[in-house]
Amino acid sequence: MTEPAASRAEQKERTRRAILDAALELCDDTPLAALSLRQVAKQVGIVPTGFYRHFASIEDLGLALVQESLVSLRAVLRDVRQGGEPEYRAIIDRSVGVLVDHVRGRRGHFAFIARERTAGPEPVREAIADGLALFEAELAADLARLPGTSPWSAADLRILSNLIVSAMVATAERLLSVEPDSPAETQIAHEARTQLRMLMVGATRWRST
Amino acid sequence: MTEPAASRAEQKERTRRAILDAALELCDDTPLAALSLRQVAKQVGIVPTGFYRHFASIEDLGLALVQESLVSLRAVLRDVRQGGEPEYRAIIDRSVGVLVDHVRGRRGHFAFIARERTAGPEPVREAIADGLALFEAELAADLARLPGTSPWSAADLRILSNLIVSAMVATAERLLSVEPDSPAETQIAHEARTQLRMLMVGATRWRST
DNA sequence: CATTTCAGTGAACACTCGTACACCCACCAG
DNA sequence: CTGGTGGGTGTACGAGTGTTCACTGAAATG
Repeated sequence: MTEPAASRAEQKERTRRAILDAALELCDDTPLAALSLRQVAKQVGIVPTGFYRHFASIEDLGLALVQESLVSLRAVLRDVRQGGEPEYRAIIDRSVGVLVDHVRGRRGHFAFIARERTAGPEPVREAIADGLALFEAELAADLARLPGTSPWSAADLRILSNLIVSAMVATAERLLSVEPDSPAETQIAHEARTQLRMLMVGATRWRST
Repeated sequence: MTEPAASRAEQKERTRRAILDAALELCDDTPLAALSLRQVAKQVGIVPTGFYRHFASIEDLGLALVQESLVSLRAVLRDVRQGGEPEYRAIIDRSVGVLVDHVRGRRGHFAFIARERTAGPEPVREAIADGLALFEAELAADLARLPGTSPWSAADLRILSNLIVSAMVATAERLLSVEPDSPAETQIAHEARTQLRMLMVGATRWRST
């Protein structure tokens, strides 16, 4: 069916991808825990038992989806970083823009994280929490490099990062609930920028005790 | 089994409560969508078909649980309000204390909201979103009554409220992930107070454009 | 007292579920 | 060319699912 020979390993990888994609699609309006191996298999076009050649269980599949989705998350930070403006306003505008773009482009991944972060099986929740904690730590490190953060203690920087990450998660969730490219999306982006600015006004006036 | 006569209506209400409680308990580590009518019935001690005398479906049960849980949510705002201190610091300390107490006392309800807010069936998600929006609006009204908010536009007050609610939801989620009365819980409460203070420093310096 | 109402019962239905097992046969290494 | 590896198949199983229907018997009604 596929043009060239398709070596064994290639074909296996292809099927694995199909399973991941199918699961993400089926998960779109249902939590992972309510997903059945047979549904996934049917969607992929393989027989139920074939599933086991790739994953030991649905939960295993979930962990693989987490890893994939966390890559999309990290890409946000990466893209934010590759703009070197030292100006708060510019950084904020850029960051929100990047977030909107990534949510648009990897809707499934962000929706998966948002859902399974609270509703997933324990190992899945843990993996997502770890990913977000890493994100938070890196954000704190970035903030420490910014001008004007010298009076901040390391602990306070972490607490601020936690707050910013929470706000970003909330923004991503709101973005997921509206149509891409809709006026509502623009509105959410605008409000997110305002919120970050409010936060930064507070941050620049803050003095750690 | 129960001491007095137990009028028909009373007994029905009792069973209804048992169903709600059983569902909340079974939901503790699994989303509503992965809950089966038969599991609930077994836990309650009635036959599966008996379930239909009280709810038309699991989703219906979910909506009832949302209503109940939102009462617990509203109680937070009510208890915060019944302290008249006009001082930011005192208001913040009090608010976080109230939140911690309520999450401790109604763990199941808060966990249910946190989980189904993103993972529930569409009508359930919608009901929770409406409840949180109401909470946000009332918070904005409260903030408008506080001294020093005169330079704030109504829109900016709403945006600030949204940010505070997001932070509070995130705090509640963190509280749910640790033991009640543990050092970790104290730590989270401390960080939440700091975050609100950071926010308020920003808020008092803000000028709406 | 006769009648109606209705929460809870119990059997039966037509599914879907995860998983075990034996089986193919195209690929790749020897 | 040959033998083994391993994706993918097909069948079968026991367990669990939502929902139907006719039912019982005690409380409520009049």
